[in-house]
Amino acid sequence: MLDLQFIRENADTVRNAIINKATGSPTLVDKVLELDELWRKTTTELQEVQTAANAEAKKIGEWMKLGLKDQAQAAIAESGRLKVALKDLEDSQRIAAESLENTLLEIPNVPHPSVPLGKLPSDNVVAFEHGPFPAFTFAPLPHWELLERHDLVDFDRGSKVSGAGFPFYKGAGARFQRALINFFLDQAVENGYVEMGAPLVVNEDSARGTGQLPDKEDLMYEAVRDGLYLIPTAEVPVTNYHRDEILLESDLPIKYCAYTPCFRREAGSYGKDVRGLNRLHQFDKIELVHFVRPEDSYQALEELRAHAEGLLQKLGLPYRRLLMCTGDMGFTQSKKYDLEVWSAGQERWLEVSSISNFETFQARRMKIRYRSKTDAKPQIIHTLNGSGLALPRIVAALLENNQKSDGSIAIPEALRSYFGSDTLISA
RNA sequence: GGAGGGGUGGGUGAGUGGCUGAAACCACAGGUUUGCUAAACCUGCGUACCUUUUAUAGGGUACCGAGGGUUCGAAUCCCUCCUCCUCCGCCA
Repeated sequence: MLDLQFIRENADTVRNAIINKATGSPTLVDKVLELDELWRKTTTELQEVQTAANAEAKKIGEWMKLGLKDQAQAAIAESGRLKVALKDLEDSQRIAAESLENTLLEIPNVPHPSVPLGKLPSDNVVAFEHGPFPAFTFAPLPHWELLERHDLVDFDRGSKVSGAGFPFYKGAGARFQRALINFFLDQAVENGYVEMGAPLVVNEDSARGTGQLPDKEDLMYEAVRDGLYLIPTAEVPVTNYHRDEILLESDLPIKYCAYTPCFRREAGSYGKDVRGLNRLHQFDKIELVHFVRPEDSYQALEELRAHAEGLLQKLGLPYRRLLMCTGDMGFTQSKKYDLEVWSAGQERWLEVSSISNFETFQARRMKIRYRSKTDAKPQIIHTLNGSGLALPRIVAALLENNQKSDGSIAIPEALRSYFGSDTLISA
């Protein structure tokens, strides 16, 4: 959510943001300005009547005490009239406030000036590529064939038990996941993150806080009876951890890491994109979250990116970094990088991390502020997050890139102590 | 799931219908004093919003877990919900 005053003073900037992000109509800005004016007018009127009513009530109290019954009775009658007016004004004000709020929620974050303009994925800028790319003397297999050969993941029984996109990891496959989780968490802690174990379901306020609601409810599984949502990422519970809080400047930056399963409905996908581990309804991810002072957030974005890239480098995975264009970056972000690993068996890039600065967009919804020495009032903080990393596609890339002609799969140096072996073989 | 008791400002904690946006203490910030540290004393210190011929300023409104109600007037009374604690039940 953007600051109302910012929209008042920078209406064109916001209109451009809507156009560039291709998320709605720029007339939303005019709607906000109109509703804002209405709301302020109504608020002022309401407060004037409240002032009168308060004064009246106070007089009544004093007269009663002095025994001036007649005067008190007259004032009570006057109070009754004010009360009726008050009721109407309260209703108008509430309606105006709700419309304003709902319209504000439809306005996307403003992209940072360094974000390239564009509408399509092809407009994203490949900012960096990191090898080495694996060389093969044979045709490398896609990971789903390797998984089947070594009996590491059971998709069919997952489908039977839960549905497509809910695989069982089995034997060495399950252990491999666990090794990755521990490796990622340990790296994050080494980089100064505090490890969190987070709830896997959140309430509606939390889903709204990070921007899943409104509009993206179709992405989340919902426990309707209890009004809870299964988390699509640990970002949701971990960022909401500080919702409605005023933090101390001396506590910043705050950095958390959390491993959680993630649940995504992702309706409407099919074909090669969802083959094997490429896209699942449930997957494991380690998420990194920062709470920082506004002046530090772009430095924090680069730090976060470096932490995620460091993991890929330690795993020896070839990857590239994309700077997402305005049209492909999402509603809530002001700047976003994607990291994609090269998948030799499929000969394609797979997104394994998304690293974003939200500036105040999430924090304003969540009312996360901090008290600084220089400002009299609490300031809205900046939030950022990034995957470090999402597991399934990492598993896919590791299997495909490290497969040998004899069908075995080499485990990267960095993972060996976690996995307990240098080769991944049949369970 | 059953019974009972709580939720007040950064913290502890007073406050059972008007004198309470809220005592007191702690913490924090500024100042005075003392040779440093410490202590003592003084002052300040919630948030959001509206508004004022734009202000490190004034005026106003709302907020004492959330929402509704009673009343001229609610932190205070009533209802619903959330949450915490104690006991019982169930349970990994």
